[in-house]
This record gives sequence, structure tokens and C-alpha cells, in this order.
Amino acid sequence: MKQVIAGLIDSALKTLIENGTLPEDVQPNIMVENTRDKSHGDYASNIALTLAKPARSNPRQLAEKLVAALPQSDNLTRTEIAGPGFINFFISEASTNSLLTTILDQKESYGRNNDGAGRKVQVEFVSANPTGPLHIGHGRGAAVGDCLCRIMDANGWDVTREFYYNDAGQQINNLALSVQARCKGLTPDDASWPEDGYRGDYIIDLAESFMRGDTVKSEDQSFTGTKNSADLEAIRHFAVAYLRREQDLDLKAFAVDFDVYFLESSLYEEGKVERTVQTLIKNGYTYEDGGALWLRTTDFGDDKDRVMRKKDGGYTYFVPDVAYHLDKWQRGFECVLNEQGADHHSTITRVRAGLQALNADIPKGWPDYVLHQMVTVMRGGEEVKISKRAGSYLTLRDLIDEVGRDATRYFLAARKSDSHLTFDIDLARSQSADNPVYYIQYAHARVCSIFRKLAENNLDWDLETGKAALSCLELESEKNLVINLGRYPEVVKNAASAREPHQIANYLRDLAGDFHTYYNSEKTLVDDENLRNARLTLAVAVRHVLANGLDLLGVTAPEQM
RNA sequence: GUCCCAGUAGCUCAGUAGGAUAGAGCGGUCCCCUCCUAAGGGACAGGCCAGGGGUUCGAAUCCUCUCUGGGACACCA
Repeated sequence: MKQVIAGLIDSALKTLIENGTLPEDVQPNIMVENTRDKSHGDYASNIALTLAKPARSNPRQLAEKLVAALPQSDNLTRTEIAGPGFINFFISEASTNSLLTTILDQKESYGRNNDGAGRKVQVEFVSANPTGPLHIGHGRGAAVGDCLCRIMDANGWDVTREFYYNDAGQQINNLALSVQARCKGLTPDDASWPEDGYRGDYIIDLAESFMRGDTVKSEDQSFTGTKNSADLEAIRHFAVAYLRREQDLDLKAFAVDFDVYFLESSLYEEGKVERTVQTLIKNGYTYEDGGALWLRTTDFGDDKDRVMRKKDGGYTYFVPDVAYHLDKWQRGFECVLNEQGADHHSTITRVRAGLQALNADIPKGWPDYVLHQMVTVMRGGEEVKISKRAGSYLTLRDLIDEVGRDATRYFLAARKSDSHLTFDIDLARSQSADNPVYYIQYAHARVCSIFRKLAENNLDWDLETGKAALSCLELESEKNLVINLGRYPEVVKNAASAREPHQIANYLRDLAGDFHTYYNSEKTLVDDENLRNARLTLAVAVRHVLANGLDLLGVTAPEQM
């Protein structure tokens, strides 16, 4: 609808240019906005305000001329000039009816678009190292990342979900040592406990499983415990496989799937790290100092140069990161979104600098990052403290068990990811209108419930008679509901371009609210057959949009609650 | 010290490319209801958008400085 109005304005502008009211070289930026206040019409444009200066005219006069030059359209009932020179548009019944028809015809594809045109996007998210169960921070990453995938998909992108993990570094070594210590019966309080050992109770389970000779299988690997507590290498493999399986179960419980599990160790095994380093040296961006090899990241906006290869010969962590991203680029991902905790912020500049230094024609701002801030959990009005060190741990799975998958996903994705999130367990659990997930899902279930009632009354409804009856929808609340439904495709688009899943959540809450209000004030199953059919049709359209939006959040749309 | 994020109603947060009187939920106060299954519905109160300066027709939104909170700044990953 916005495009329709923008088109009308555009042709009015052409007329004004032709008759000399506007200079020929104006470059109009036509904006059509949703109005907050319905007395300002359904849509509004500030075009006259922005063009008043080049037209050497005052905005209201220009607006009048523009309105006079607008072509006739069935979509509008009238226009109005208001305030300093806004043009307000009131759309017609024909227009809202055709919007409803579109929704009903497109059903689950309503709101989707083809902006991505099948181009490849990779979303890397969670990427937790296999050193422990997933906690709520990972959960936020999983929820936001998965929603981003769904949103990109809805915008026509070809999405690959990728999970990257470090299976070789120092912390895996610590993990192996910790498990070995447990295998030998040590506890964290013993003097010989590894210095940076992991203290959580899950290490005990892991050690016991290894000593039993269990076989663990995860999405991307499998390993059998050798029962030999002296074999650190076997313990390491087993521990990684074991914790990967645990994480898989967590993710499964959260309905998050990945297409690719990428092992950091493979970068070394396949020589990718080495080749990357050689390229950087060849390109002249490195130098030796103090026995270490440095990368001149300051050439690319970093505030100091970074060590690539330490004195002891090992690479610093960002080197495999650069190799990894080169690999992503070579796999053809024009767009890469890395969803990470905000504590990874400092790597961004380094990775991008490293990529630029490869001279591989990688765009400057590539890849894209979506960072999320911390999550604090509240229960009974008090903060639930999480101490990884002491091993007291609120895992993602605990949370899912306690509040359910839908609520967990919704709460973790419904806030803008770069602000801190307070997760209120009591609210997430509550079965009332205070709980936004419940509220939205209930709106969906409510439509379904109306149809069950209809069947009980031995009445029926079908799409064609419903569409034919739409002209019975005369109420302002009905028209507003339709206009809100019409905003949905735009929300899907904005959520993708801003990489902000929470926009979907906010939209759905508003829509659900409007529908509940409407439902409470107007009876749907009225005696007048035409009106009943029309209202049922509107309800079906609301149901489609709610279901489509909930799907983008990965939250179910129940028929009954 | 440098960098990033945030600072909007008592609380949790929105605010969509700068736009017309700043929005929602909870909590508070006051009504109504028991009507398509929903412990429900409605109304009111509540704000110098952290603060100063700037840009312009117009700023919560952009620029700049200051203050406060969180995070990041290793030859750790």
C-alpha cells in the first residue's frame, strides 16, 4: 500500500515538474509513513516539507498543489493536508478488502519476499566450545541466531546454519585434564587438581561415563571411552564428543538445527591456517619482533598491531579465525552473520583486518556481526546467580524444562540483542495475558476456538463466500486491524535488514493486542450471515499472520490452549 | 587510558530511514463484567526521553562534550 501511495505521489511530482512548480533537478525522496494517530489518516507523507525549499514555496501551498495533481485512485477515499504540511491519506474499503484477499490467498507465504534472490547467507551462531553445558547466554545466541536464519529465509536468502567450535586449544586441554583428574578420583579441593580445571559436577558424570567405556554419539562425531585414565588423548576425544552430545540435546530441546558443524582442528589439519599465514607474510603485512610474528592490523584501523605467532611457535586465536572466515568467503557466502556474545567484540576488528590483509577482494565490512549482551535471570523477584567457577549453573536445558521451549525462545529473542536482558522466570511461566508469549499464542488459539464453536453450531464458512462478504466490515477497529495486517511484510523486511528479530516479536504482540480488543468488543458469530462470514474471514487472516510471525520466532502456534 | 553497548513512566522495555500532543505491558487508583471456553474487559494518573552545546522548518532519534551503568581491551580462546 505504501508503494501504491508513493507511486501516486511520484506521478504528482512529475506533473509539478512539467508545469514548472518544481525545478527539474529535484531529487525527491518519497517517504510514506504509518500514522500513529488515526485522525491523521492511515498513511502520511512529509514530501511537501522536504521539497518546500527547492520549490521556493511554503510547505502547505506545495502540499495543496501536490494533492491537486494526485491521480485518481480506488485505493483512497480522501486526502488531507495537516500540520506544517503533511499529506494524510485515508484508504478505501476496496483497498483493505484487497489486502485481506491477498493474505487469504498467500496464506503461509504472506509476508515473505524475494529480496535475497536466492543468494547465499551463512549465519554462524552458538559456537560454544565443548567444555560444558549450554547456559542461558548461549540460549540467547541460539534464539537470536535461529530467528535471524528464519527471517533471512523469509526474505529469500539461501541460509546455511553453522556451528563452529574449538576442539583443540588450551581450554580443551584443561577439560581433558579435569576429566582425567576425576577419573583418578581427585576433587577440585585436592592440591593436585589442575590449575584451570573445570569444577562443575558434569565433569564427574563425564569421567564415570569414560571409565564405563560408554560410546557417545553427537551430530558430528562419535567416540568410545577407553577406560584408561592414563590416556589423556582418549579422554580429550571422549570429553569433546560427550559434551558435544550434551549440547546437541540442549539444542534439540530448543528446536535449533545446524547444517554445518565446523571444527577448528580441521583448519590446522587441512593446512588452512598455515596457508593463511603464508599469504599474510607474502602480502607484506607482517613483521618479526621479540621472537613473535606480528600482523600490522593498524593498517586496517586497529589501535595496535597483533601477535599472530607467539614466541613458543603457537598461533594466537585470531589466526585460525581469519583462516576460518577466508574459508567461509571461498564457500561463496556473500553475506555472513556472526551471532556472538558481546564479549567477542574485540575480535571483530582483528578478523576484518586479517581478511583485508589477504588481498582477496573481500569487502571491508565483511563479515557482519550481531552481538548480544548479557542475560540476568530473575526468579521470585531475585536474581539467580550463576557461577561457572563454582560449578553452580543454570543451564539452557534447565530453563527449557522449567518454563517451556516457546516461552524461552520468545523471551530470549524478543529484546533488542544489544541491550541487557532480564529474564523473568515467573513471568515466562505464567499462563495469563501478562505473559506476551501466552498472549500471542492465545490470540491464535482464539481464532481456532471460534471456528470450533462455529462447527458446534452447525454453521459453516468458506473462503469464497467469506471474501464476497468483506464489504460488511465497516467498523473502524476492523479497518485498523487490516491495516496492521498490511504492515507485516514491511516488518519482515525491516527485521532482516536491521538484523533484529525482536521487531517480529513486538509486532506480534501489538497485533495480538488489537485482535483481543476487537474480539472483546465485537461478537464474531453473529446471526447476520454476511457479517459473520466477513468477520470469520478477517479472523482467518489474523490467524495466518500470527502463525507466520510465530514461525519466524520458532514459537508454536497452538490451536488450543 | 582506549574501544563497544546502554541510560525513555515506580518496574521491564518499544519507539521502525529526524516528523505532527512520547508508546505498550506490569505495578498504582477507579469503574464494568461473568456475553464466540479463557482468573476477563475498560478508564485515569504517571515523562525536562541522563545532562549541556550544535545541525534544521522539526531531534528521544544525527554530531559533540560531560556524567552513570555494563562489557571488552594478553605472545588466553
